[in-house]
Amino acid sequence: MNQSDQKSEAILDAALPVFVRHGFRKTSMTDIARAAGMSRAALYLSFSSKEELFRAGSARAHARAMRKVEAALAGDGDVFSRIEMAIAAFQRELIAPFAGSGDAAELFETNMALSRDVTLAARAELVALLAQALTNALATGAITLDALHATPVDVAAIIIAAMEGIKDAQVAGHDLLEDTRLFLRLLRKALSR
Amino acid sequence: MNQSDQKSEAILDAALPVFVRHGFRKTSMTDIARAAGMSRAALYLSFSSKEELFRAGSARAHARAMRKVEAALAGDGDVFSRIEMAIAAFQRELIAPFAGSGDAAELFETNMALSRDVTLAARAELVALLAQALTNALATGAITLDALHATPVDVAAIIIAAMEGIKDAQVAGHDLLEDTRLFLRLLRKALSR
DNA sequence: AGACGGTTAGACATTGATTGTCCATCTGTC
DNA sequence: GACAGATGGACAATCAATGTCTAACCGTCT
Repeated sequence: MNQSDQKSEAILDAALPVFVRHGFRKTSMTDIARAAGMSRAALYLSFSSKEELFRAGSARAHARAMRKVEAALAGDGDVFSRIEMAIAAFQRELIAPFAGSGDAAELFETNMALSRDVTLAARAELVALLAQALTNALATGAITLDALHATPVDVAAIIIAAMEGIKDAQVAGHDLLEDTRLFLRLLRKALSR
Repeated sequence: MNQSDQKSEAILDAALPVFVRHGFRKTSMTDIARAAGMSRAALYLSFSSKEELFRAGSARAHARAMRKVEAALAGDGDVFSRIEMAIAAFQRELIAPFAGSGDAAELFETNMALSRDVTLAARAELVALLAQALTNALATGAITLDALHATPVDVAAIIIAAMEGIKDAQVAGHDLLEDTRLFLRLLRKALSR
């Protein structure tokens, strides 16, 4: 990692809590520069706009999240617990940091407006990874999809769709972890032979 | 309390957490109107400016605080515990609500800029009330000021000054309650015969 | 029904803040 | 001394917020 990347990382580290505190719109480049301990001019040396800075932060968070997800799926335990770990990792990296923010909804919205590509790509990769794990489990007979008339990809897509719905409900006051665990119990039951 | 006052009260109740969350500058009348569940136009029917709204909130908080302070000083216990209760009440009403805000310093600053009169009047009244309590305690022989060469008013003023300093330190990361209690132990020791 | 007070969304000019750019200047390193 | 990077300040352009106003709306009263 070169010096310029290190600086960018430090800026993103400093910017995250500011965005969490005030949301995207109410966060100014002056705020971020102050939090990063540099001048506004120096900030523009690393990121040419507030939008680009946000996109970089989103991209980094998604990349991190996917690394954690891959590690979780490569871990120990049965399919279900590995999927649970993977989803927990995904949420920990991409949702939990904003859970406490009064502007969580605005931030997710901004993310979809500015980083739609990265976000959708990560979601697609997550589906693919879960589908792969399910396919493996199917091959070893650990699960069955007979009663569901569905492919592993279908099931993986449903899991992610449910996660999205639970995320949105959380913005409206629901408990992310609790709802997630309930859904995974449901999943375990549905896929058991 | 007439209908218009009730509305104003509701607005101030709604506005407080918004100010706490975003500070004075980053809070817009639109934010407050939304929090109060009304249109911006209706908000201006009750308060003719953001500054006036803030002043009204400050005035209400100070009035409330002084009522609690008077009640505390009229309560049971020795002078010290009554003073402790009074100061605790003052802090609970006027400082604690902002303790969690990242913009606490800006809010206190804004308060001094917009509501200096009310703030100083409340502080002066607090000094007078404490001085009165000390004078009574002096008359009953519960405390002595001989070694201090000071009047009750002097001592009351020092107490308030210390409270102010402790408040500012709290903004810088200190613990308000802990520091306050330490100071009051110190006071008890210094005034005992 | 009509008059009424209170509310609303929206438009509006004005002011103020933010953005992104630029430059002269400074600082530490080679 | 040359160099790269950082700084504060200035800048025009854009955007947001303030405070004001109006036409329309709604429930209440008569």
